[in-house]
Amino acid sequence: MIKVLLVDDHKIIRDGIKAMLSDAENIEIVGECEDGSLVVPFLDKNEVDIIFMDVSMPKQNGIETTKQVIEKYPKAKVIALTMHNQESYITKMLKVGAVGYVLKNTGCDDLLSAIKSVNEGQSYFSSDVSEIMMSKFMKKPTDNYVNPDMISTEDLTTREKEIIKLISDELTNNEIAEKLFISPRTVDTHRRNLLQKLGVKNTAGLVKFAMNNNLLD
Amino acid sequence: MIKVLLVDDHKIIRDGIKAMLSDAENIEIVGECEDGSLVVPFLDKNEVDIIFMDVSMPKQNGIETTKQVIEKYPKAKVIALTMHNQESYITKMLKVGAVGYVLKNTGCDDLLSAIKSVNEGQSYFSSDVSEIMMSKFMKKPTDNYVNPDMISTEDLTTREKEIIKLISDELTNNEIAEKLFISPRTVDTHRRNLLQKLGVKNTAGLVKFAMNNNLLD
DNA sequence: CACCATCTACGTGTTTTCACGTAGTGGGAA
DNA sequence: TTCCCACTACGTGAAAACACGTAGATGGTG
Repeated sequence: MIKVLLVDDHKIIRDGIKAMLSDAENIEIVGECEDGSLVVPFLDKNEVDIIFMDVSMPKQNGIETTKQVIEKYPKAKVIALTMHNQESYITKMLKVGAVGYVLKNTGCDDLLSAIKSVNEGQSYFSSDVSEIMMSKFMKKPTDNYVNPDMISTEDLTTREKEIIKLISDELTNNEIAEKLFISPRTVDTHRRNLLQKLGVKNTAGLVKFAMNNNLLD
Repeated sequence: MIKVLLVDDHKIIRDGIKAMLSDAENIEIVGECEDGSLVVPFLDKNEVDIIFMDVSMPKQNGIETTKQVIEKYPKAKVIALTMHNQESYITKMLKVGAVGYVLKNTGCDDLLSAIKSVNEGQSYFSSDVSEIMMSKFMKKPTDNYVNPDMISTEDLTTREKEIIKLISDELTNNEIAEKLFISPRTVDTHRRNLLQKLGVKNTAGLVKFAMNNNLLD
């Protein structure tokens, strides 16, 4: 039996979810909270598997609440439940430890999927939410004006790639020299060529380039 | 009719996809490329709506290829297709302009969904991929009990975060000192404290930490 | 108050990096 | 064959980073 706690300041919402989950065999609503501040006290006295958490509540919002909950009960599974699909809300909830995010307009099936996924240790996001998050990673169409003098890994020789990797691995010129069976002076030359080629000032610039271009691992 | 181009160095994969898409009414495979370097030349001579792009290919990989494709044909829809579900690959492909990402073990239905979504201007990500990307935003549950000596940004003071950022920006101690109106010696002290605190050897280690913990931007 | 964390700063010395220049060798391309 | 590129290497010197220790000022906390 999966024990579910509902946290939302609107009774209608709580009742709606209860109705949707009432038919489910293995789900039990063990409690309701109409404000975030009531959640931790409730958890102190009751056993709960999954928490449906509204994000915006008058007294104490879902973000702060989730933070407190996860801090005290790291095993608690919090699913954010809201009508807001703004990216900032989503990010914040995930940052504080929510493992799921569904919108209030999702249907019964999605709600059950969410519970199932989360209960199995997975995370769950309704498709709208996924969409929004992904767009963060994507190159926006307007970004197509690319740097003409953009340097890529193609412009580096094999040896240079090898050396920039070892530099990023925190080795000194001497250590690199030893590893590659060449003179430290040679490593220095490569290093200076890299600085010049990539147009960076120092080791920090080299490491950033290496990371941005997957030269590590 | 949706015109599809397959880019993958393995013939088996290409044939597999062809077989899967053969029943679809409105989809036509207009060509195949066994290396990334052949894609742009192909696009120069053929009209293509959607490109299924393998990420790792021997000569020219999918990341570089996608970059070139989007640069020359901004309207092209690239769907990354790979067995790698490492976060770095996914991010890289999205950064260069891919609008979809499916794993090679996805079924026929998912493949059709991907084509449909992308063709309608949406983006598409198989569930595994969504999962991985989301985890980037989430406080990972594993972080709560693994690695007791794992250092996070929380362990750094405000000043230290400020300084590690400026170090990553390729500033020298002197430049940082000037910027923050403090003595270079103080910057040096902070720097040494950072090295000690983060357990890294030199600037390279500091920069890597800064990047991994989003201390830049 | 005493204690602790944070930010500040200096002394001294070594190691490493950065800068600028030069140059031989070997391999592949025009 | 000639020429260029990549890789190798050295000389010299300045700048920066790293190492280790010490310590005052301040502000918050038990």
